[in-house]
Amino acid sequence: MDKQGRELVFFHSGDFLRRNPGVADHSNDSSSDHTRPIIKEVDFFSTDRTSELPGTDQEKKISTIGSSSLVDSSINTGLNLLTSSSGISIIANIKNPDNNEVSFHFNTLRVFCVSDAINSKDLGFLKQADLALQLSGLQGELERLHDENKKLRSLLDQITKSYKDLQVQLIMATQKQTQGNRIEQKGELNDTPGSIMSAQHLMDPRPRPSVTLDVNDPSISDDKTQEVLVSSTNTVGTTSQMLGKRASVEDGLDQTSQSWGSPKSPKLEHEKPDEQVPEVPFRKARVSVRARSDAPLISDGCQWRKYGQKMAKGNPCPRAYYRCTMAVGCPVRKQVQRCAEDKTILITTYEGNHNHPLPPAATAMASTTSAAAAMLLSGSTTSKEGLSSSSSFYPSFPYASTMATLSASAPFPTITLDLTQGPNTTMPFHRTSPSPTTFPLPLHGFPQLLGHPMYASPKLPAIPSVQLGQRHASMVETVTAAIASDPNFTAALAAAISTFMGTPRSSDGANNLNAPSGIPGSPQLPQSCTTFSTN
DNA sequence: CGAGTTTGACCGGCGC
DNA sequence: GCGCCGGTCAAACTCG
Repeated sequence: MDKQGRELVFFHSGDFLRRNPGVADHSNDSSSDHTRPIIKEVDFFSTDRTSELPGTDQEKKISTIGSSSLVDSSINTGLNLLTSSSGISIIANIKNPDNNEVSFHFNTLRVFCVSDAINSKDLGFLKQADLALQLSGLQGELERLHDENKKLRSLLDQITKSYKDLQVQLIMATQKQTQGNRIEQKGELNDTPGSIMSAQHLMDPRPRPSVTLDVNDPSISDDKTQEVLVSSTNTVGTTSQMLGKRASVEDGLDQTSQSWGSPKSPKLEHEKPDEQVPEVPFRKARVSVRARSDAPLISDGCQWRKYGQKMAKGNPCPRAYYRCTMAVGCPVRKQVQRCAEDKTILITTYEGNHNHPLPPAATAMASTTSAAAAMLLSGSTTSKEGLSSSSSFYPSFPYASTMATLSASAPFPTITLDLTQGPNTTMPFHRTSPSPTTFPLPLHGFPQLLGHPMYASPKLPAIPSVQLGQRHASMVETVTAAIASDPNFTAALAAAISTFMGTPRSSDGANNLNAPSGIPGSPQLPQSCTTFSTN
């Protein structure tokens, strides 16, 4: 029967009119069912009516309605369209219990009818009934979407809040770890407040009411801290920019005087050594990127203008000086020089902050370098020993045990991201951290990366902030595991790093340049592990 | 002609 | 004080 699904149509018009199609009813109302000698059904929305046969899977859905299998779904769509006993049934298949995917089937609007109810008099009602049914269906769907939207919004809020909490906890945990190591090594307790402040200023150069944060103190307002961190990610650019802004502030907002190698800067350092000491590494930190490349420049997404070239002592290759030209007055500069020992290695050293929005590629680079800078600065000391023993300095760094060395070569501490190492570590960030509590390099200073939609992990668990405040250690473990296990994050991170190696373009500086011969055109992370090597 | 590059001069820090 | 060195400036030059 129901061939072509058309014969059905109606019914008992009077009965239909007495009932509100939008009102839920029960299909398993046997008392009403048995009054219908013949039940037919029509699918008003289905495009394939030939499949609408009694006893099919959809018919079984009807039978399940009465058993509340859908009603008991963990996802409440706010849809209450189960109206079958009246002869109308709108089915919303809400949840697939196996994979938790939510699917909706609103095209299955069934109308049970009494077969002998149709006569010509009712044809006018038929159209109205059709429209009414569609309207009610649409209203129901609208309601459902609205409810779903609310749920998603709530979920988003929760995730956002959790993310903010994670930022705070991550940074503070890193700081605390760093401080602990430093104190153990050097016993320089005087160093602590300045360093903590450094980390905070790293995240947000603005003045803030809360000077210190204790990760173990749940009483600290998450909201405040979150606000700080969020605003930091909302500033134009990245951590490195904030670094530079911080420097600019301390230089009297004279960005042009912010010079990484300028002789003026060391003068400032010497003028007020007591006051400036905690800030010096901050302003002077450099990030050097070593990469194998035949091109004169590596791609970092920014536009650069060469303003000088010098022959550096001990290196037959000249050193070129570039400044960013993406915006007037941008103080960011970089040096480019080939390694004396291996001329295939290009050493690019960055310092300064961009005072303008960055393209994604530039952001990736800036994020990475700023992360390195943050790492350097968060662990910087005034002594060479403190910097050189980074394996103890960053005991959790996956590669620290082999190659973690920071350079404090005077007068500017420099961290080198060595992208030239190890052919067997093509995708180092896909490695599993040896310890569940370890932080791969990028996490030390990548809140902006984590905050970036590209890096947002859909699998990141939403962790209530209460738990965060109480047990940040377990949170760290959880988050680390989640992030480390998330292929989206690792892939995105690898992609960001891989932007270091672009394809060659002209010498306008904005450009993707030749990928190193070792990684021809590879979209992956450059043939390396990101390591720290002596500069 | 404007933007970018080249290159020698210049400056300041630092070591001897 | 002098010279070395790293970094910057700016005029000349090149290129599209």
